[in-house]
Amino acid sequence: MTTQSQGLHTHVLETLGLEISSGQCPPGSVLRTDELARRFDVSRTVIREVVRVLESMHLVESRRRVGVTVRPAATWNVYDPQVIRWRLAGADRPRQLRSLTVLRSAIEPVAASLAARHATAEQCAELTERALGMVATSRGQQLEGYLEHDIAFHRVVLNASGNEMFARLGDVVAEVLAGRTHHQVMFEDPDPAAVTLHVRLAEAVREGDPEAAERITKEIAVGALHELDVLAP
Amino acid sequence: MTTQSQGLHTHVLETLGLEISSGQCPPGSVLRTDELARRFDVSRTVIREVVRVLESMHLVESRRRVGVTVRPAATWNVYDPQVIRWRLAGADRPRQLRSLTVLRSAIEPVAASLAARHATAEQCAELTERALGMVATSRGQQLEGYLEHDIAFHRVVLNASGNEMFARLGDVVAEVLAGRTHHQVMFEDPDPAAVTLHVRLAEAVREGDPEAAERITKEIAVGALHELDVLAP
DNA sequence: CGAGAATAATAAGTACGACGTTTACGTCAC
DNA sequence: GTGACGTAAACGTCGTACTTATTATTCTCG
Repeated sequence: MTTQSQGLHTHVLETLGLEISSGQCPPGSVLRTDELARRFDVSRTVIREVVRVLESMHLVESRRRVGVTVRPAATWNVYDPQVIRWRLAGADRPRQLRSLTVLRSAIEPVAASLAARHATAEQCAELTERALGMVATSRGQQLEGYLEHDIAFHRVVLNASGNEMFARLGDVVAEVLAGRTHHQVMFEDPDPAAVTLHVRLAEAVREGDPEAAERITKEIAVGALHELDVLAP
Repeated sequence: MTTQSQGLHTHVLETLGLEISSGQCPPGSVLRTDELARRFDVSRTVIREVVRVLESMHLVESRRRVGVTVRPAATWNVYDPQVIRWRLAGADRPRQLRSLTVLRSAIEPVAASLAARHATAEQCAELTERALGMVATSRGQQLEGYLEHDIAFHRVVLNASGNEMFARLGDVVAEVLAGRTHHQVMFEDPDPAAVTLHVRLAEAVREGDPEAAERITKEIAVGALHELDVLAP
């Protein structure tokens, strides 16, 4: 159902990554390469490549004579979009969603402020377009369309900041927004206040007002955090 | 000299990663696995494992019948500490250092504010200890000692924030600080004002004053940014 | 002469078996 | 009890053979 015909490697990686980051294999537990090879019915070659990738994400550690041991969660590369996706699909999605939203609340106001200074005319245009798209899809259960515009909107802001580290957080934000829409039961339409704030943010960026952009983005973040508090304990 | 007896895999990965992220292999250029195997005089197995890791960092893309192509820098996982290290060792270290410092200036004030709320007594104690350590090593060319305390200080703040995403930025901050000390010519002792601010930040956290902690951390960040402007064009 | 289909060539993907190397762990002597 | 020592278990590396997807070429037919 997930990723099948795309290669054995991908399939094994996805399965193992999910199992580990969901806590199914607790830290300290050991996996043996040829056990895994038997379990997935693939050669040890494939398993070794997967283990090397998991090792590069600091999810596991491979030592001679002992095996592949799962590392404690505190060492994981939680900025790796793949790890984020695995964790959002796992058990403690709420906690994860909260961490990521707090991260957003720190980054995006600064990014918006920078965007108000550096955004190109093209970026301003897309921003406005996306904000209007959000308005258009904010009523009548068009959640998927709304999500698409929302993701694109925040991606443009991050890109327009001109800071590469911010720009690369676009994927993270996309995962968060998608996770919120898909996993959290969203029976209702988006908060109208949030929609308005996005429109105003597009304006602030277009008019080159960093302070306003920062302030409005903070409000958006507060709204997102509040939404989490309401919907999740 | 670098990483040698730690395994062929590590050596090849380090070399290739550095070459790619330093722009030596421009985006779009293709590498062939058995060419690489000949070049490094290792088996194709080792090369394949390395390629899989580089692929997971989005540095390269491997396609059948075409080879391993280097991806554009915009897709790289720039939050991977290994990638950060490679890029800081490469040509555009100044640009990279600036991006990372801006990132810090967004994250750390919020983290400090949270730390002032959540820090344990133990964390407060270590914070104070590290601040005193910075004072003690701030004069007389004890740059290495100062660096150690500085890294530990910021790591404690990030950990004490209670947010896992912030906590995991400790490695990034460590790389930035180490890069600043080692690569940038630091003939002089650290800025006394910065040292004082660290002491005051430790106090603010201990006294549970989020606003002060946030404000002081912002000042530290401004100082770091200013330092970059002075030392690098 | 051109468009599309059959075919060949290429490089990665996978498998398997062998051997090397490190290292935890048990054994034995003292 | 403590130390040296040997052993076996696991990963690390290698070479080779085979499979598969994809591109490039060639061939055929209109």
